[in-house]
Amino acid sequence: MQYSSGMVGLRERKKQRTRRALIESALRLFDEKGFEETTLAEIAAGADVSTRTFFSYFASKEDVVFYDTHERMELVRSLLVRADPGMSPADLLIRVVESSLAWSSAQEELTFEDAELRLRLILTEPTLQARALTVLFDTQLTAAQALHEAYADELSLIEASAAVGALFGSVKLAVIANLESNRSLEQIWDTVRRATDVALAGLRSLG
Amino acid sequence: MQYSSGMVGLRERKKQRTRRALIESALRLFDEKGFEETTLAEIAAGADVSTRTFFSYFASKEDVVFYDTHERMELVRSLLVRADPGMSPADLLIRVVESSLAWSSAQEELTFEDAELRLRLILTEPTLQARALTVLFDTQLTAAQALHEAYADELSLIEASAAVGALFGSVKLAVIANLESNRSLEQIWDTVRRATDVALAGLRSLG
DNA sequence: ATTACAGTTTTCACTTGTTGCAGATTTGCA
DNA sequence: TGCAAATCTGCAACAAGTGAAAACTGTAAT
Repeated sequence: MQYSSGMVGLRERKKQRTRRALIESALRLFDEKGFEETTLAEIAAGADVSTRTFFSYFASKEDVVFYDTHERMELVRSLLVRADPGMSPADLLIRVVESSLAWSSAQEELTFEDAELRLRLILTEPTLQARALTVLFDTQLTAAQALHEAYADELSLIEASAAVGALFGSVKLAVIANLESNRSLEQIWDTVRRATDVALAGLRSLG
Repeated sequence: MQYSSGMVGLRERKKQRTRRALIESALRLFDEKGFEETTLAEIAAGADVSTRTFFSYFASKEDVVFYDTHERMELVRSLLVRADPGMSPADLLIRVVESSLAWSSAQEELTFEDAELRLRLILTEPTLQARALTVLFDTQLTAAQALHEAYADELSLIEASAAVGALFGSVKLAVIANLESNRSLEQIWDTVRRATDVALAGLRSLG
């Protein structure tokens, strides 16, 4: 019958292994030869499955790079939805950014979990960049909605969107600027924290 | 030889006519049957050219929807680059938004220039939405850079990005929210103006 | 163990976007 | 009119993605 949460049959383990193999194969190839230059046949071959099988794990070639998007977004949403009512909106958003960074650092499931490389890939390949912007956009909408609901008395939806927009806008730029000047992830996170402070100055003044 | 600006030979006129025909054919079909469901062969047929020729006018199927992107971006850049030094950053950004709206309303070149329909198409079709976000992102980068340069003494690049992010973030949301509730373009523009005010409150308080 | 069933993978065929190339066609101009 | 450059077309080829049927493999019940 159905397993409720800890499906640990051979079947399930095999599926996870294949998924991982596909991700690692894809990322390794993208890194070596670039996204456009890598073919689905090659990715599949590297994971020892048929080309067709790739599509029962990922809906498209880009999707494989964003394998953890869903969890990331859930994290953001959950932090915003059950916000401590005592905390100011600005402080809450800061906590969201920090939790998000902490979560990234904590992910080590994959051999290939080199966050910096993935980031560089996304910033480099137009197709991946477009996909990242879509993900970010959805996150932004979710966050603005949640923030507005958490502080319905103080923040209109438009105001919440402005705050979130400021935050994401400055963080995006901080990441890009830093990556271009070849800094380590740690240095980048520092800049992101400063960008956050600046971005939220406006929100604080609304109080 | 080279014509400097007013190329009005038969050749050039014919090219413009074909370009227009392609845009109209594409938008009409996208509207009728959806973006994915429309084939390049159909678009080309509707404009009386071969499928191959489509690609000497547009680099991809999506591109045809964003035929005026370049001019739009030039408008934004030019407004920011030669800013009146007496104007505050917030007022300058407001002017940018208003000029942009005015420009949109003034475009009537195409039979099919139904701005609302194009907007709805972009918001509806994932592929087009992704493309739009890319365009918007580039504009945001350009604007932040230009704003920072125009007010180098007062605004760091991060601060400029935050301001632009707030502006774009709230405007995006205003557009979406309004379009979903089926309002006219005029009503949407009103909301955008209010969103602009809210978004820039933070920037004003920085002064 | 055997077997029937459901979930997975593979194979195959097909559509569509996109590109390179070579051979027409058309246009601008002397 | 006639040549050179710009355009357009048809064709072949490749990669992403999809649908459907056949082959394979855990799972669980007898």
